[in-house]
Amino acid sequence: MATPLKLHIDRSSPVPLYHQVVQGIEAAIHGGTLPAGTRLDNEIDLAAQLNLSRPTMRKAMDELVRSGLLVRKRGVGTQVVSSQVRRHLELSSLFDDLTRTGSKPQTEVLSFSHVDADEPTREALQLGTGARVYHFTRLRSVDGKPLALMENSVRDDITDMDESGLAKRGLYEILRTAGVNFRLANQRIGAVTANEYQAKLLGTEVGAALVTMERTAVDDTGRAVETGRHVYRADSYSFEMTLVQR
Amino acid sequence: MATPLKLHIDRSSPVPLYHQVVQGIEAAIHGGTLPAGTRLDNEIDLAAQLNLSRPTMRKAMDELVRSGLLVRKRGVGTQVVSSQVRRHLELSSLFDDLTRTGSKPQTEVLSFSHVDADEPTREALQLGTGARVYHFTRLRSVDGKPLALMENSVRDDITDMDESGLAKRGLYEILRTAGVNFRLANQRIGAVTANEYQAKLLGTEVGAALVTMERTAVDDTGRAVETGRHVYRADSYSFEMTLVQR
DNA sequence: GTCAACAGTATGTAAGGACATATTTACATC
DNA sequence: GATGTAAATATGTCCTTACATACTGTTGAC
Repeated sequence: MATPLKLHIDRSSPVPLYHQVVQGIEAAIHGGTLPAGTRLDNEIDLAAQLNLSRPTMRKAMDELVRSGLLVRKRGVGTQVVSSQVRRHLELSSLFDDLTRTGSKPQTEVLSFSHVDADEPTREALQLGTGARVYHFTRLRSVDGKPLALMENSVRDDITDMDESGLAKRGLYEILRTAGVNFRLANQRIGAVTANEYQAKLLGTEVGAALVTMERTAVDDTGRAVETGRHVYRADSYSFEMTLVQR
Repeated sequence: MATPLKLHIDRSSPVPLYHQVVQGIEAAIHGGTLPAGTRLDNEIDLAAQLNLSRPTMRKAMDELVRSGLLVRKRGVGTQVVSSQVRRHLELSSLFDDLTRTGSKPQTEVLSFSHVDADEPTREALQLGTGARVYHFTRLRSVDGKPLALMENSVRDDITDMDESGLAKRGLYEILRTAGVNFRLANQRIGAVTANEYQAKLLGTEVGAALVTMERTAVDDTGRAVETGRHVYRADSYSFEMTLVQR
């Protein structure tokens, strides 16, 4: 059992009850009353504590789950994921796009190692000192044309990985097969100009525009599974998305 | 009244009923059975047609609204927005970010005109030949440092616009004040290298990396209100987002 | 001692009813 | 004829109830 979640619900307010709950829990998470990892009481108890029906409570939690603040697991319970998420958003999948559009992506593994995680990686994956990760770089091509240069680190307590598997299957496919259920990812998209190394591998010129993407993905248990930095040829790749206002 | 929406609901399927409805309507929209702009029957009738309860029907429509395929308006009805949206996603607001972080953005209006829309603009905003739009370019700076170069077109049947208003208030603020309720936007993020014009205005060098963003925004009535192309200095701007898996 | 069945727990799905509120349309009043 | 009000319509919110299903831990049989 966790804290009884002291929220004030004002039934005379024009603000819908479920939204009051959302705001209250959001505030509690951002304010530190509910630190990351906290287990909430079950829906029925929570509803009773606030004198709400379960559907109303559930609708509130639905929103919080969608916005990435909470994670639910059937038969288990609900947990606070992160207090970092600033805003509700979602986005399309990533390179799975390629296979969906019918193209046949090819992957060349440029390097592969099982090493002690360096400091930035440990921070991104929330690992302690001395933790080991798989670290590798890949070059992805479509129709023989190089498209993306990808550097990734994956925690090593999920599944064994090897070079040949990475060449045949996408990283996410491998991890999903290993039982990982991805729930959310933090991404940052920017731009750089190609250095000599990147230009050579991507078949373009030094100084050409590249799209960069850094990402850390979290699974349904709340642990950070994978972090990486990708660069794409700007002339053949861009991120397309549809944003929905709530 | 619209078409009675012939969907097959299999109550013995392990797929939840509401999700069967989502899939069915999604398919109908993508398949052209429900073209953009179609008015659906009201929730109660639809539920009755499929022998479902209203909450179940509503849950299905909730998802479709969230994914951007449908638009609901209280007291009015539900409408198909677009068949283009391929995937559920959302994202943070845009340059409002700046004011939220406490910075004081400044805007310089570089050009402003009320002109016949050119072909790409007409297509983006779904306007007929001869339609007129406001077209303008702005330079946004933070703490005196130029950050973004923005080119936009806005349909002219919403509100009168002028140069001085744009310098003082954000575009979205102006449009919202004019009664526009934004519902969704299509965005594409990429990269280019700065040309001479861009370099000069953004205070950087020719060949520097820039982040590009093209966007078309749609309001709750389903009409495309605004379209634009922005470029940002890559060394001081990137798009950060949290993706949530459903 | 190992493994399988079972009970407990928490979320997932679904139904049905009731009332609130925003929008539009039609009507009645001034 | 203009204006304000009321009815009709459709979505928004909320409650009660019921059963399904996934996961965990414990108990019991072999």
